[in-house]
Amino acid sequence: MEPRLFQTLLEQRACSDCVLKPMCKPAIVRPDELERMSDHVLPRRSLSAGERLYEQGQKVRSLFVSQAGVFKTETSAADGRLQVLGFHFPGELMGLEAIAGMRFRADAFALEPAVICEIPLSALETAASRQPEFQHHLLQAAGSCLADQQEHVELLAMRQADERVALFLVGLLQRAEQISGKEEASIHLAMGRTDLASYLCLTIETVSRTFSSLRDAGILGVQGRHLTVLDRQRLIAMSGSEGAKSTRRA
Amino acid sequence: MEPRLFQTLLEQRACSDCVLKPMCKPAIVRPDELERMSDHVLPRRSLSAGERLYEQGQKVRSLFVSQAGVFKTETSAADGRLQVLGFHFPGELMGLEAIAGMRFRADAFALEPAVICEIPLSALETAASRQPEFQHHLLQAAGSCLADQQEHVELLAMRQADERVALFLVGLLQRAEQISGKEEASIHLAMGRTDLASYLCLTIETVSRTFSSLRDAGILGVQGRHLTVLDRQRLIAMSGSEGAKSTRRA
DNA sequence: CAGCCCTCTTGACCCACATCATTTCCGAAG
DNA sequence: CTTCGGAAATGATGTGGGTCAAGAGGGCTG
Repeated sequence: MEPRLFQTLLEQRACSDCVLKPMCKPAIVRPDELERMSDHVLPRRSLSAGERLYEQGQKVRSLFVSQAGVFKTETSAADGRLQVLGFHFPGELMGLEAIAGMRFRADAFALEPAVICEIPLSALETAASRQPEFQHHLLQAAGSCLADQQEHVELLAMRQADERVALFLVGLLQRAEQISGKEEASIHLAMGRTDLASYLCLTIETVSRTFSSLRDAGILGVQGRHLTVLDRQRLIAMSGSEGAKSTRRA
Repeated sequence: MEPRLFQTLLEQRACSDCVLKPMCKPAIVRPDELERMSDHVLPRRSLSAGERLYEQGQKVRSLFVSQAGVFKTETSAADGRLQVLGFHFPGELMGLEAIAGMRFRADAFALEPAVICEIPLSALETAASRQPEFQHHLLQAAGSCLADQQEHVELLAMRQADERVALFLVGLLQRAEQISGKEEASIHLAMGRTDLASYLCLTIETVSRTFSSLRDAGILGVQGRHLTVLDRQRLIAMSGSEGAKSTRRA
């Protein structure tokens, strides 16, 4: 991330100024409610790459929305095995899965220099009861988290390693295009091979080999974390997904 | 399920009568709000085993809570592969993952004769804005769905087949004990081996062999869908879970 | 620039589980 | 009771990807 943009984000104060407002789901509220809410939102915090946002087992007081920078959430099992549960892009709500037990179920780490918006639970519930529209969007946000998780399960259920990798890349591509609005050909991976492998339930060797075979097949350009999509159609075909969200039963 | 209890459930009219009220999360509201709500809840519907509750792609108008009977949700991929995403026990909210796109992302089937409570989205949102406490519980329910999904991902991430099976069984056992309040030794599987295998991302042969090896090890009694836990400790140990929700980092 | 460390890649081998093929079990229907 | 059909169990065989073991880059620091 360029330092200029980074600095810009740090200087923001109110939700109404937020560059991400259009896609920051909790922020879709009436302008006046927005201003009132920004009083409750704690000052934005910036994190450096690798820094921890919250810890597994810690009591939940706030939810978080990334303003800049990708995060990962990761559980550590009893035997010490780590498992990456998800990646969280700017504008996405983090921590909702914790509110049932009031404790975070995973650690959250910034994968790159990041800016985070902290929303106290109390502020969230107050705003939701004052403002039905906000409540609606909050519920939508919850639903969309749930849908993401389901997609992850579907991804894991796809048997072949290359299908999983392809599906993941197509997902990244679509997210990037949704933001930029135009067709993208390059992907920057915010996460290393280790996190990627854990997320896909593969080993780093398998991920690496899959990238290599995609490169050899002329589908993907691979330079470390920078990928170039050379044959979009074949990548989508490999992923086994219906390409876009088009063909669905009515 | 015994016919007597089944009939009892069918005869209920209002949410305030509901035997499952204590654990039916959307129903935890003030008594007066409860009565008002039961006017909006559509008449309970009974389904026979195998009947479909809703269909993938169908527009969402209501969410559902099972009053009796276990359900499964299942997606069919483009190539026809089926994938069981979850099992839903009485008292659990179904359909929340659909509200982001306003279309169901999976089919839902009753696995046994069932009674379902249908809650129109409009009623849900009205009740939530009138009643902050209800809104809170709705959010809790969403969080708990999310937590369940995360647990499923963690289960799939466990490498060995026997760990997955053991973890699944421990989960069933704990759910059963949570309801009955006492320690249980027998498990009745509402689902067949095929659905179980799909849910665990294994083949039915592997599931079957795992059951057999658990039986041979003296850990489990297996008579079709009726299981008996003979060595609780070893089953928990195999599952790799921390046993109960005990040892967690503060 | 060298030296170091860390991430990524590539290769050789092997095992857990998928796959294919029967056989057994059990409940429903006659 | 016998017959039938679908579900489950068991056995034999194959393979995708895990595991172990070296390299190969590439970005730091001194």
